[in-house]
Amino acid sequence: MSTLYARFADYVDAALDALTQEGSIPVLAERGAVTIEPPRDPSHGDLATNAAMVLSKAAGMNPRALAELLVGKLALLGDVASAEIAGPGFINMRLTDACWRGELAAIHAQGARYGRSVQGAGKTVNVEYVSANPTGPMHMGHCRGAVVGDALAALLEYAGHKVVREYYVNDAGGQVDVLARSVHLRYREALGEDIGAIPEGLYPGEYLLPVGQKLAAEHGDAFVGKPEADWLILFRETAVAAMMDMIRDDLALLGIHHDVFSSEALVQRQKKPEAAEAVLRARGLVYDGVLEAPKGEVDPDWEPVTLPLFRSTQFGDDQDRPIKKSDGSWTYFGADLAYHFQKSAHADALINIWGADHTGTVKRIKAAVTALTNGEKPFDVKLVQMVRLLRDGEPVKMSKRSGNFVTLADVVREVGKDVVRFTMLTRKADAQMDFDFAKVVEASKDNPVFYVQYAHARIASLRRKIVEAGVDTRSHDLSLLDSEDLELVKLAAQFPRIVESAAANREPHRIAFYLYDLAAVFHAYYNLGNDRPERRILMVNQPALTSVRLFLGLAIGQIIANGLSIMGVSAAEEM
RNA sequence: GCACCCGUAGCUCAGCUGGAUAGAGCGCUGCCCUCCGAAGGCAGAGGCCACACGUUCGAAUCGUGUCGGGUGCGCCA
Repeated sequence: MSTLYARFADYVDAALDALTQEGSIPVLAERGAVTIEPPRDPSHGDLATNAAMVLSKAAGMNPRALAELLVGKLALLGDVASAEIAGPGFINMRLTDACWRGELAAIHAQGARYGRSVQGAGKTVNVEYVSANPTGPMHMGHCRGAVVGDALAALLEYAGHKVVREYYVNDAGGQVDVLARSVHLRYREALGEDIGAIPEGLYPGEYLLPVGQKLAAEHGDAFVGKPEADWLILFRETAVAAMMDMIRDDLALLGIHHDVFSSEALVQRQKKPEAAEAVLRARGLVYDGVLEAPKGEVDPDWEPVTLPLFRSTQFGDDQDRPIKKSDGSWTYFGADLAYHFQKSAHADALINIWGADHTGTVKRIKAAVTALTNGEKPFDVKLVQMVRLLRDGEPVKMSKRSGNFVTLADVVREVGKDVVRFTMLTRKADAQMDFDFAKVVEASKDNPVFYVQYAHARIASLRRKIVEAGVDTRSHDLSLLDSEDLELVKLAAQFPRIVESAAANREPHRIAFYLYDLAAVFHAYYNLGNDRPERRILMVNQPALTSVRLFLGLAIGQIIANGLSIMGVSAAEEM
C-alpha cells in the first residue's frame, strides 16, 4: 500500500507522461529533483511540488507555463480539491476531505505497519555499534552510541532493510593482557593473599573480584608464583568472557541485543589480516616503507622504521598507515581492516557507530573498505559526539583510571530506560549534548519523553473513559470529521516520509522530533474542548461523534506507538 | 601542524535530497480547570541564521575562505 506522498509523486509522474504523450512537452527523463512536500506555510495548501521549476529548463519553457500545463492535469484528480500556481512556479494543492479521511482509514488498516517502507528493498545493512572494550562494565561514555546505533538499526529495518546488529570485541592486544594481569591479582586475593593497593596501570575495579574468585575455585593455587606464560591466555579468555557477560547484561537494561559478536582475536587466529594484506599487496596498496617523522611536537624517541604501510593517502588520508608493528604483530588498524573486509562479504552496506574520539581514524578505515571492496559496498561511519553528564548543573567527574566512572547500569536504574533512550535521541548525533539528571527525570513539558508519552497515555485514558461511558465505538462515520479534526490527520500522514528521510540520512533523532510535534498538535486538539465543549472528544449524548473522534485519536496514538517502537521507548498506557 | 564536528532567539536546540513571511522548549508578560488527565493549552515580546565571497530563478541549507568553540591524531586500542 503506497503512502499519500508516494501516491502524489506517482500522480505528478503520470501528469508529466501524459503531457509528453500529447506533445505538449518533450520527454523529461531526469526527475530526481522533483519533490512533493507540505508547504512550510499551511495557508498555501496541503501539498506543494517544485516540478515545474526544476524541469522548466529541460522542457524548454518558463516555469509558470509548465506549471499551467501540470495544474491542468493535477486539478482533475479525485484527491485534489484545488491546484494553483504560486510564486516562481510552485504548484500548491489542496486535498479533498475525502482524501484525508481515506488516509485516516489507512492508518487504522495498517496499524503497527503504518510508516513501514520498502525503501530499503531488503538490502542487508550491517550496523556495528557499542563495541566497547571488554575490560569493564559499560559506562555512560558508551551510552549514546549504543542508543543511536540501536535506534538506527530499528529505523533501517522499519524502512525495509535487513539489518545485522554487530559488536566487535577488542579481545586482542595489550589492554586485555592488562586485564588478565589485573585478574591474576584478584585471583591471588581470592586465595587469601593480601594484595594491598592495586598497582598503577592495572584495572582497579571491584567488578574483577568475582572473576578472580571463579578462577581460584576452579584451579586452586595452580597459577600462584608461576610465570605469566602459564596462565595469561586462560586468564585473558576467562576475564573477557566475564566482561562480555557483564556488558551484555548492561545492554539488556537498555533493551539492546546484538545479532553478532565478532572477536578480534578470532579474526587474527583465522589469518584474516594476512588475507587482506595479500589482496592489498596484489594491487600495490600495501608496501614496505618508512613513515615520515611526525609533524608538530618533536618526539625525541622517534626513529625511522620500515613497516608494511597501507596507501591510505591514495584515498584522501594525510598519511599512509602501518598495518603491522615493528615486532611483527598486527596494529589495531591492520586487524580492523581485515574485520571490515569480513563484514563486507555478508552485507550490502556497512555502518559503524563510533565515538568522537575515533575521529582521526575514519579516513583510513574508509579508505581500506573502499580498497578492499572496490568501492562497491557503501560504508558510513557515524561519529557520535560526547555527552556531558550534569548533576545539579555541575559536571560529573569521571576518571577511568581510578575506576571511578558513572556506569550505564546505575544511570538506567536511576532514571529508567525510556528516559535514557529518548534523551539520547533528542539531539542529532554529531552535536555535543548535556545529560542533566535533574532535567531528565522531570515530568513536564520541558522533558520531551514525558510529553510524548503523556499524549499516548491521554489517548489510552480517553478510550478507557469512553468504554466506561458505554459509548458504542464499533462503527465510525468519517464524514462527521470536519476540517479541524482532519488537521491532525495531515501531520499524521507525514510519518511515512519522516521515516524514509530519517533512514536515508541515518538520523534516528528525526523520529523523536517528529513525535514531539505530533504530540503537541494532539495536546492542542485535546485542549480545544476546554473552551469549546462541542470540541470535546467524549460527549455521551453524541455517541457517533465520540466514536469517530476516538477513532482519530487512536490513529494518532498508533503513530506515536510506532515511532516510539523505532526508538525503543515504551508507549505508556497511563502515567 | 593537520583532520573531523559545531556556530540559528537571553539559554538549550530543530530546520527534511536548496524553496515562499526562519521554528520549538525553557525563561519573561498576560490569559484558560464547577469541563475528556493543567504532567496540558492559548496569546505576546524576542533573530544581520558567526562573517565574506561564489553557484542558483531562489541559500540557514551547497562550495571556497576567514574567525570562534569542541574533539582527536604520530608503530595504543
